[in-house]
Amino acid sequence: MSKNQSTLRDRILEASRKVLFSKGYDALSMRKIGKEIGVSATSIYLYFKNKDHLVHTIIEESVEELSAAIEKGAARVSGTIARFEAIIRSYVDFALDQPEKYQVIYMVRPEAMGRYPKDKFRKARRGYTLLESVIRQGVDEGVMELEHPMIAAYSIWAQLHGIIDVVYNQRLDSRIDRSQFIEESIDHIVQGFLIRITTN
Amino acid sequence: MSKNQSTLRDRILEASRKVLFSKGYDALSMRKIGKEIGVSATSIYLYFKNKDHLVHTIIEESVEELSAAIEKGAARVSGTIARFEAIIRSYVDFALDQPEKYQVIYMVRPEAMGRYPKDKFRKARRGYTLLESVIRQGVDEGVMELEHPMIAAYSIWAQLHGIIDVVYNQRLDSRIDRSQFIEESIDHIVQGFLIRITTN
DNA sequence: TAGCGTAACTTAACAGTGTTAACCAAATGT
DNA sequence: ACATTTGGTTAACACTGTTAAGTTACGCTA
Repeated sequence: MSKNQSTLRDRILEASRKVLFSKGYDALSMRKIGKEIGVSATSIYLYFKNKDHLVHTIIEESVEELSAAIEKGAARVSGTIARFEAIIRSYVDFALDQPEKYQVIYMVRPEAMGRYPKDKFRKARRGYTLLESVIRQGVDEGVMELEHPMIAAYSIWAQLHGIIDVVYNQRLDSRIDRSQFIEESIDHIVQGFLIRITTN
Repeated sequence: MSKNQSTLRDRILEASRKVLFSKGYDALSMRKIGKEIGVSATSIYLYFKNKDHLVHTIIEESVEELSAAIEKGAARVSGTIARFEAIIRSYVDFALDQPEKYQVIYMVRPEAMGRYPKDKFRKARRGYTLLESVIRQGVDEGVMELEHPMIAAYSIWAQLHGIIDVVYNQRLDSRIDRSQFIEESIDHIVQGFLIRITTN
């Protein structure tokens, strides 16, 4: 009856992703996962320390994919500003194109997040540091004026996250067109970081 | 044995706030609330349809307080830009000064949020509309250039929320000073919405 | 004053949750 | 042929939200 040759650990992850992506965190139960793949709930504990660990593993996957998408997007263009914009675009596109994967990253509440091993954050930081270096370059070239590129990078991140979060958590006014909201928001964020010289 | 003259409904809310503010959403259990105030868990259902309803009630309280704080902050100054900044400041100050109250607003996950009655959102909108009207004024006066003040208002909101969220959910790099991050982020957001004319 | 109605609360139970301890069978190593 | 490890199992504990049914006490009316 075993589904195939793939290891049980993989089958657990696959089933968990499926539930997590479609029904959300609250619907993820050890017993349900077990039933889904034809195994007892407690078997999961042979491969994952607990539910937290299981979820963190999937978060990590998504963070990895997001980082990769950003790196790929940044590499496709040249020039500081173009790169700056490409990173932001890649972040947003990932969030929009693969809502499930994006959302698991921010799915877990702070309580459970406190238990998230800190070294795992390093991987997530790949995107930040890339953005940071581009900003640093922009400052050198004189197209941006910033004292702390690292803070700026995190700030952009946070602002983008806020935009996406509001959209996905259905806190947006019904009169507002979703994609228009996103486009204009990106515009504001980007413009806030570029030196605008109005010649008149 | 009754604690005092206050109605049971109020005592339930009081106990719920206490748990919600200190231990978070996951720690809020009907049985625990009951025990806390010396009453059976099922009595809560006499005053609240279910746990969602109970939590929504507390969210509403906090939203109301946030709105009030913003209105108060905006009324204290005059001049469009000063008002614009005051609103933003009030939002952030509320979030920082009363973390618990702020956090319950964004505590509930989208699933439970979908069940949140839409007309309750109206109250939350008071802050938005105030900000929107200030922006509209700024456009008229020529200190801002924006096509859609309503979208701009929601965008600012979302960006601020992102900043606060990142701080509270401990997703910030440990090398970054918290209040410096917040100050610089506010600065970026505000500047992104003001027309900057560099005269040189 | 007796009886009815209802308001305010309780207990018992259902169906689910994460997690641990103890157990078992089959494969592997010597 | 025997011991050990691997990969699973079942049973149980202590929780969770929620519902149905039962109980007690008070206020109104006849």
